Amino acid sequence: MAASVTSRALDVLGAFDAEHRSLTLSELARRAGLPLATAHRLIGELREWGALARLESGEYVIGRRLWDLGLLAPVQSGLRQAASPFLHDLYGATLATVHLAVRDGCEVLYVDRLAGHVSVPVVSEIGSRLPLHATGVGKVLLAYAPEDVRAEVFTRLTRITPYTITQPSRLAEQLRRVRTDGYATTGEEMSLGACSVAVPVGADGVVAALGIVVPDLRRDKARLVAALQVAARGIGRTLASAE
Amino acid sequence: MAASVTSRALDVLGAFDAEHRSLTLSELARRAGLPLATAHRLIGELREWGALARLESGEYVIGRRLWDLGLLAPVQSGLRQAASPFLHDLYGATLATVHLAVRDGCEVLYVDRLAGHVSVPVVSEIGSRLPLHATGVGKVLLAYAPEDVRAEVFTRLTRITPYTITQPSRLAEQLRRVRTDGYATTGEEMSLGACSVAVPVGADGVVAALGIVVPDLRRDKARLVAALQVAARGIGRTLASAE
DNA sequence: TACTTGGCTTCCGTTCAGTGGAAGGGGTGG
DNA sequence: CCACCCCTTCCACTGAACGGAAGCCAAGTA
Repeated sequence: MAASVTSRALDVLGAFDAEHRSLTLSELARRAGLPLATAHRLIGELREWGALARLESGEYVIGRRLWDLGLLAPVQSGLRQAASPFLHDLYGATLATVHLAVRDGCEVLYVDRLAGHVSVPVVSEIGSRLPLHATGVGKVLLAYAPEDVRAEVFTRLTRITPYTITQPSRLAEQLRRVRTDGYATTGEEMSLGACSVAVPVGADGVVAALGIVVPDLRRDKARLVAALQVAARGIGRTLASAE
Repeated sequence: MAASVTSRALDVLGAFDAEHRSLTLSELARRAGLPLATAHRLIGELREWGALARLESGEYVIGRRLWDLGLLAPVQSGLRQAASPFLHDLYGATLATVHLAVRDGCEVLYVDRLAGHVSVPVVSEIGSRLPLHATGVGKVLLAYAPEDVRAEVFTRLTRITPYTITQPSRLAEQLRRVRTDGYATTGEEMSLGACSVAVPVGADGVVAALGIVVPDLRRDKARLVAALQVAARGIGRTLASAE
């Protein structure tokens, strides 16, 4: 329980997440599990360095310096760089929200994202994590994931919308079809009004998934799948040649 | 001189920059100005939390968790969000590398960037800072910057390529033309083989600059400027309606 | 105007976590 | 085999971090 200064400072930073981008001193202290005075002092130091900033409202937010630092992280930077132009092509061809994601443990981690003008209700953002079983990219990644991951995911198929697949047998069947068909689809399983298609990406082995989100899939699924596969192949080729 | 633990830990993080994305223990210690043993222990804690990660090579890099955190920083997030679709449109129309930048003191800060397949030699990345006088977006931002910033910049017009403008009178003349014409251009002033066009962005007052980089400007400057202005107006309108 | 409430800031004596020199381990190359 | 460099671990000393308490300030209430 006795926490080191460093870990306490990090806990302060860890108090921020996608739902809590700005916090007051007392919220920060509470979320970090620190006495007010201690949090106050730590925040002061973090702020001085630029890790935190303070809004006019008095709330604290992540500072620009951490933004800078974060961009230096090699989080799939090779993949992102290789994929970038193809994501734009894909957006150009479909005008849909485009996602590039990898599997991080038992979750989908969105590493790049490209939103169009008219956006269907999409919950993902770059850096956000979502369950593997309820998203298009997630199903693709799950279909090619090691056995233990799949087993783990199957134990808790949490329901998100009325259409979320929570029955292990149904999901297993879908994953089988993903492997034979080469693409995965979802229909309002993550958020109502949003359907998705996704395909695997990789030179040898699946390293990522590429997906798009559209309001409706019935109309031109074939065209979308084709566009996705062209982009995925392009990314795969770029990745392979980069080595 | 006596540094707090927190500031030391932050100094370790601060040892990373665009030129040093991965560092060995001893490099880190040296750059952070810490004894090896101390750095070692701090790094251990940072690593445990996920702020740092270790490559197979033994070098340390910024960890995924800091990447997550950095994305939460409100660095022009309103602007980026509003601009995002228009950047894609612009890319679609021009197939050139697209930049969205703001002025940060006496430098250009690139807040978004979108690279195409064939990339001219472009040095900018998201998060990078470049001089105001040698880039297209920089000239736009400079043209609408307060007097004191302009004065400051004019005192050191460092030469980067043989074509960089280092003569204050010439730059002043160009900025005047930017204000009358509504766009700025550069020709290999930042890196050889790269020309750029940029226009101001903003509902009232210039809040950012939008630019593209192309290998050659002589051919269809007029078309590119038109495309830029359409996008810039779109962003401006989105920003205005968001308030 | 006086009182309460709630969040923020400062103070300071105690104490325990952080310190860093030194010694040990492991790989490379001469 | 030794020399060199880099990483890791140890541990006795000490000064930096701690946090309860008191003081502030602003907004709401009587």
